[in-house]
Amino acid sequence: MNSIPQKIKIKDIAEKAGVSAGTVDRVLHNRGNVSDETRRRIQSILNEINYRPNHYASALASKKVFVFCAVIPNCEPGGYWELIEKGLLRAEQELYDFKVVVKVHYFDQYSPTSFADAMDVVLGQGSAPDGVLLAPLYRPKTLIYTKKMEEMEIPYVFIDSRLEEANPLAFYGQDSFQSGYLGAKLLFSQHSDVDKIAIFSFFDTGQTPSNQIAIRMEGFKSYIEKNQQSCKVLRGTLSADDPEENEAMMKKLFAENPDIKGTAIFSSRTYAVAGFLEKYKMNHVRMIGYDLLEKNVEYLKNNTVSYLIAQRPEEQAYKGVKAFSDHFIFKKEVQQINYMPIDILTQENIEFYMEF
Amino acid sequence: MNSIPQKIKIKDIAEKAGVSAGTVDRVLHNRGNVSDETRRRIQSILNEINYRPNHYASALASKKVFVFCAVIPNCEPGGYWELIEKGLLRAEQELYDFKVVVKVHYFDQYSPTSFADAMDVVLGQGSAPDGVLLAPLYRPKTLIYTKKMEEMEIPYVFIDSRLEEANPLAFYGQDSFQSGYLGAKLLFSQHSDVDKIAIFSFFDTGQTPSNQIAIRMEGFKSYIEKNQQSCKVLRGTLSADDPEENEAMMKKLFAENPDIKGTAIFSSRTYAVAGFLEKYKMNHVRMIGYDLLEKNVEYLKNNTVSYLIAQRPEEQAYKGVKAFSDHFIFKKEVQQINYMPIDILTQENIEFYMEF
DNA sequence: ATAGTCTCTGTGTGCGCACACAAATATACA
DNA sequence: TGTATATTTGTGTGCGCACACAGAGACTAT
Repeated sequence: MNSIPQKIKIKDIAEKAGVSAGTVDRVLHNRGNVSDETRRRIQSILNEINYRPNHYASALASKKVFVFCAVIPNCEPGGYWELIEKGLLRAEQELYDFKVVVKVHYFDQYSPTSFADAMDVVLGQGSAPDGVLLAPLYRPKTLIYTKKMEEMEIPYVFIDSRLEEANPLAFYGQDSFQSGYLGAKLLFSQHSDVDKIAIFSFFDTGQTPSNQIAIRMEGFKSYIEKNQQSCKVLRGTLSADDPEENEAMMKKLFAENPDIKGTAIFSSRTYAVAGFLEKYKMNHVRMIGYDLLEKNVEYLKNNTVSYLIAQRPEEQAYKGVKAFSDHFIFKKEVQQINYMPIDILTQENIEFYMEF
Repeated sequence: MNSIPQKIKIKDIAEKAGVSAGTVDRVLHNRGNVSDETRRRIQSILNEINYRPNHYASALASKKVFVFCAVIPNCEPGGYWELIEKGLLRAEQELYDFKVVVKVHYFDQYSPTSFADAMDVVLGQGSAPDGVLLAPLYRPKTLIYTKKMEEMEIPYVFIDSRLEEANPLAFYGQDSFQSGYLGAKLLFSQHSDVDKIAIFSFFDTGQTPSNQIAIRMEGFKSYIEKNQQSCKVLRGTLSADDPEENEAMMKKLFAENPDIKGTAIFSSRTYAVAGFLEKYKMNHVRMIGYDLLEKNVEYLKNNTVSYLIAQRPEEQAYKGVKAFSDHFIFKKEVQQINYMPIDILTQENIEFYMEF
């Protein structure tokens, strides 16, 4: 009764094999210095019995300090990347006793060069990190560094979005196409006779659709082509640092097209457009936005935004770090592609997502 | 560089206080046998510095085996409670090295007596468990046992639903009222001119609304009263073990009311109604259902069900067990009321919830 | 004064493992 | 055969902690 299944220890294996614990330790960690014969003998015993090392004891005895670097855009307060950072810190806290350190390096979201600079710092320091977690915003630049990390044999984890060409230890993020597709469905879910909508983005049309937001837009358009061919889609481009210009642009757009009945923006800065709609009391325009930010939730609650689509950024980051610890410390298989649920948030359920 | 912040150990505290490690250990665990003076001295040092014990080393050294009992309805394959069980097992696995054992006891979902029997077994054995996790399906019976556990000083955790009158260590579940409310909103989200709907349930109308499903129904009705007063709501009662009778009942109901445009069922056995709609090709009836079961997902995918509302049962159970380990092993504060997110599932996002 | 009893405190061992080091054995070469 | 050198194996210590036990004082009763 109440007895725990008898744990097999290294010493047990040693006894079975007629060697000392030290030798078993050597084969377990591939430390070499073991004759072929004894290694085979120990291996066969290991295959036979179900030895499950006590990783806590292991961590306790080990002197190894793990350093994982995260390379992410600057976290403006209340913004998306702050949630990512929160997840990183939570993972670090949890792994504190395993001697895990997470170092966060920042770059300018709108400057590929600064991303490269950050990566150079991370990889170029005296001692290279044991793993790198990054958000591959820029395909070409990122590929340069993933290649470099593969040469250096440093595993890396993608969060947010992923690059087909790379081979990360793991990826945690949303299926951007599908989240865009769903956004369109929700936009049209109330009245399918919406015949003119506007969508907004923060980047130039000319840019290669290498990142999440561009792919979301593709998904969105794909839904419309399939189910709402007759609907006309207008596009507006927002500036990252000039709110007044943005307001003027939207004002003009909506004035020239009073028959716009719906709108969507695929970035976490949904509040930029929602704020405009609220200010000018455009209740007749139904809106879909992205990401669970305080500033967006406000507009969901007052019904400016009908639905928010969220992607659990904190969990992405947390799981990203955990992927490293699973790999290095707990010796678990890590699943490579991990799509996060595409959460649908409304006035009615938002409250219960706030602390998750 | 790469140095971990210096960890404070018991020995450090002992040195600071001018005593031995054993004495510090005594005050840390309230084991007594320490003079008031030294205890105060050590306490003040503890308050001053931020001592964070290494719980892994602690568990390694400790001989204590924790036994947590779970009392849940029988798990039929592919059913709701199987997901709960899955979460229990996952938690047990994860806590294996902390000498945690989770024992699952089952009762008949439709028999309060069998619930009482199970609880008697759990609490009446030679050695009482360290904690009990239960689903309080029956208010009166449950209250008898929560009182008993409080007398025995055995902490308990609620999952699924909760009782206001009890004082559990923690609760993990959905806000049933709100999930019902949201169900109604989604049912009417496409066309607000739906004027007749049918809702189904597995229990008698006479029963006190003590459990989740009844409260969901209240939330559902509340939405209608607020936003769809003109809509007529018909009710059908299903039998738990007579599918043919159910089919006949539904057949009659829909034949007599061909103008029914929507339907909902608040139990995880959504498939019981969805199967009927599919069989008789009643595509004109929009349906809302509950819970992420394989059998329900099928009907979501083929569009018989428009939305499924889910509540992460596996996570409820997992977190329920973790509440005990946080309390006993990691000495963390446990938040008492924990509402799970009310997930909205559609054809477009269901895929990404399947493995979560 | 001595033995007995309490209260309080220090010491030692082991949890399961990693890792440095010592020891034993095998191999080379003169 | 002996010595030097690899190769292989065993041993010991400590990670941070829990807990049993031994030991030191203080105090009482005889």
